Amino acid sequence: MTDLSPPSGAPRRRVTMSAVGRMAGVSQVTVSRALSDPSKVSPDTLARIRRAIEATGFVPNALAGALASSRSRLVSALVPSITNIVYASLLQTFSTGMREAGYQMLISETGFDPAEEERVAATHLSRRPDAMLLTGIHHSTGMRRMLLGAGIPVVEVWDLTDSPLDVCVGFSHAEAGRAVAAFARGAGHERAGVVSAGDARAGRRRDAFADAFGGDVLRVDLTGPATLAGGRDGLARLLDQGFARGVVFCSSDALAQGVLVEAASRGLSVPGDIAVVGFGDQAFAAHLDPPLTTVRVDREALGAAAADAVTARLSGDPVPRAIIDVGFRIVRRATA
Amino acid sequence: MTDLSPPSGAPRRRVTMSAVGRMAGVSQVTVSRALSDPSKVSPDTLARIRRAIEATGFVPNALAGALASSRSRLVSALVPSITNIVYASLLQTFSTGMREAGYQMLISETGFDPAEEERVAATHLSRRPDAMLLTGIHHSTGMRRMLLGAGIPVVEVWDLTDSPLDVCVGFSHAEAGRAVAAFARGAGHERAGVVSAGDARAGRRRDAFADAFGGDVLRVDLTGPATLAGGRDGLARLLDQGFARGVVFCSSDALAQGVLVEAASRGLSVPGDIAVVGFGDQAFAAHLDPPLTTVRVDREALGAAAADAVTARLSGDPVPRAIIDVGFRIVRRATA
DNA sequence: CTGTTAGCGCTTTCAA
DNA sequence: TTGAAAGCGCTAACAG
Repeated sequence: MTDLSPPSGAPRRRVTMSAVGRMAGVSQVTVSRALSDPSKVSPDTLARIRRAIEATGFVPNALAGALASSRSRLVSALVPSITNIVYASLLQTFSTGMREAGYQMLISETGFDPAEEERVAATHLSRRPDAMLLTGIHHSTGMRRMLLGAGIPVVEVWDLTDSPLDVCVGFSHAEAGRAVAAFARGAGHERAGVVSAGDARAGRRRDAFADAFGGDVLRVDLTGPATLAGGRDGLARLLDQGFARGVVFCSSDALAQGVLVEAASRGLSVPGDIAVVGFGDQAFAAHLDPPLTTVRVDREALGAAAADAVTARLSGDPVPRAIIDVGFRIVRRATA
Repeated sequence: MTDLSPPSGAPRRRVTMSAVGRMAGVSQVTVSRALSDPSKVSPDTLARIRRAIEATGFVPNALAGALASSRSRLVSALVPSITNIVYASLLQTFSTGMREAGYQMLISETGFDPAEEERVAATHLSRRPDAMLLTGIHHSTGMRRMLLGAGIPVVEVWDLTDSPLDVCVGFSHAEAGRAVAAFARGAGHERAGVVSAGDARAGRRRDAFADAFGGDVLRVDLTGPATLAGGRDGLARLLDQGFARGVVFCSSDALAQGVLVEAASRGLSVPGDIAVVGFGDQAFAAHLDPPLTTVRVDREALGAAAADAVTARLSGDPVPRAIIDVGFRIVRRATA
């Protein structure tokens, strides 16, 4: 085992720009220039500096750089949960876009809790990120104040509002709920049930769905993350409540899959006895048996649009639109 | 829309410790002390400082703090993919542990590529993280050099080696493959197939399985991430190769689920015609129909153990063991 | 309990 | 094309 631990033996002196400069026979500033804009340094000097960097294994200190320039090249991202595929894939495309522009990501979870969001944001802001990505449009007032004080671009994603903090990229959850209701009515369903996880945006879809569908829509509200097990349980409870045939709108594909599994194990036919509509169009949805009808949101486009908006703000370009609606689409397959 | 964009109008001066001190009638250092160790400041002064902080909305500059103290309270984490539940849940528990110890996470993807890992590590190290988490045990020599130069604790997770860079938390993939082979033989299977995704560790499980199972084991190697669709395709290709009955070992539960779906849609009985063993014991595995037999790795324990090891190193405590085997367990359910 | 003095390792500005 | 000087906003000694 190679010992990498810190406080053992002589304090390993980190290589600085001055050391590199000394070795290359130039001053520290010249090294700095060689790194930030090689064209401002003579080819010969550049070569010597490069050699010195190679020889010493110099790694520039971005903390010092950020402090001096007051640009950290750091972007903060706050998501409810990193294990939820919805937010993970959003982070993936967003961070890919930001990395291409030379930014690194500081990532934290907020657990769907505005108070926690505020605490986490404070620690993130202390790192002086150049921009921040927030999930959702509901933030504590303390949070809004801090953001205002930070004076950095902020992008709110995964939802839409008329009054974003800065830029906002998402879609209307209420509209999505209504669209599913119209779709279900159009397919001739007279009865409906909803199984949803305990997440505010899912709740908005559920309410809009119930409202638009009319009649009495049975509801099962799950707590915690949306899982296959939750979906099985959800259908069971719907059935207990007297739900016999009709359409079940689930707040995620994982839940919908659970409904499918439970239906199969009870010998109920889909979509004959019960029809199912999911949400998210995850990779597996199209390959279930029967293939799942669901609501598709282009998460990749969403992350990319967020990255574009942020980089535009960062480079001072005017951002074309402050409110970007990426929309959604009902993908009709076989379960409804 | 509240304008948060940066270069508009007067340069919004950020509040500093000096400004807070001036307002509270003390020097800048006293403010620093009030923040880092309130007990070293008189109650009265503390109150005035707190008031000033509140009034100004002061957010300390951690970049300056880190530069001065050469401790960044930042931990770098490099994972192959953030959308893969395996790594996401690992990150979740690890970062929870680190946050409790006062550290923030710099997270990047390496895409299963050592060269990319090295590039990303270099940019991370420029932020002077206090520690680093790496996925896997295979790193480029450049990478090892950089790590050595950085002189920070490093934890390699999700695999095991006799010669870790520093600390290592994981389990033996080869042993897991052999264990599944023994299990399958014990269940009386004479023929076996393997469906695996293009990931080095999955490959090691596959090879060890094939080796230990003996006879000729049919293989389907998928490229890209492990998906349900890949599993369906995998079984189809196994069948095309003449596989008729026997056990199919999949490199992930998602793949196994695809095999299950494909089997059902072809009217093959499970485990009668084909038996299936997954890997990972994801949340849905127990709730599939039939419930999936799979290999369970305690990812939460893994992340927590990694966080414990790192915080121990960071606080100078001797780390009890440098190599921590969290093991695995075959969870026998109904598919095999 | 509080203040003074030195940096941390860079970028920026101004000169040469 | 290069360098000198002056910070960026904090922490770490050391005094008092």
